Amino acid sequence: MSWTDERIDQLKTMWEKGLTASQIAEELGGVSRNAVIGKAHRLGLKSRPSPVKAGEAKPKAAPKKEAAPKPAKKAAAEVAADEPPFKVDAPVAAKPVRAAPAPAPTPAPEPRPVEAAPPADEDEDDFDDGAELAAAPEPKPQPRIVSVGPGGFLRQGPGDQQAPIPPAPPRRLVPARPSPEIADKTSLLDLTDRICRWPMGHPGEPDFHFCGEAVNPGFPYCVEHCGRAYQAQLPRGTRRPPPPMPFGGPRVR
DNA sequence: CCCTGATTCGC
DNA sequence: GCGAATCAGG
Repeated sequence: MSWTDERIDQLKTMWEKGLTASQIAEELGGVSRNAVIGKAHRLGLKSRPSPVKAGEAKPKAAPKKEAAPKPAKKAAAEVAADEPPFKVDAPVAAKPVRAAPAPAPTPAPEPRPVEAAPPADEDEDDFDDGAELAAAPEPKPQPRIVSVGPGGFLRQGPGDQQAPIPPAPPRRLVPARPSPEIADKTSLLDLTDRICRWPMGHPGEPDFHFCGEAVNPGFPYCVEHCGRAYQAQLPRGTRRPPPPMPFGGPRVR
């Protein structure tokens, strides 16, 4: 497998999303975990909070491995190693979950005399614990809908003051569909009992989708794919009649 | 042992 | 540029 632009993009996305290298490798297929890590580093994606290093107490990860177990390789002309190329980010704080950011206790904004003020603030989610404000003439029993980014919303109950985990990533966002090329194709969510669920492509690939044809009644696939899914049980000694396999039901008996 | 990411270095 | 081998560590 080669690193096509497409696969590189998937790698970037998953890596930044926090998936482990193993997961990414499995998803992409055809590459090993090491390949993923190596590529990620070559792309400059390095340094995610690895579950393995908690407090990060050692800047050096793999010092020098020069040992006997090496057969007879390596003429190691040691490099001068001028300096650590990067120490850009000091603060970690990248725990995906947890971490109540503890935004300043927003003093409940004055209830607008008239219409409900549209919370036009994008970059700050103010949630008020409805406990206070006895004098407030307007209670807020309804769960709030809190935006967590374009297209993402969370329902928040009054007592539920758990801040949405991702505070609206300001980053560049991609369309919900992995790619436009499957926008009109059958996705997992489109599957019903009446449409063929034969997979086209491979899971994880941007154009992965399902056949989507009408099923051969009684089967999960269309007529054509029933022919692929079911092989006739031929009597012993019978030569396999090559491909013609009209429709599914091997009604051999 | 399992797993993780980081690094090295032959190809 | 790629990734297996290896390392360090939870």
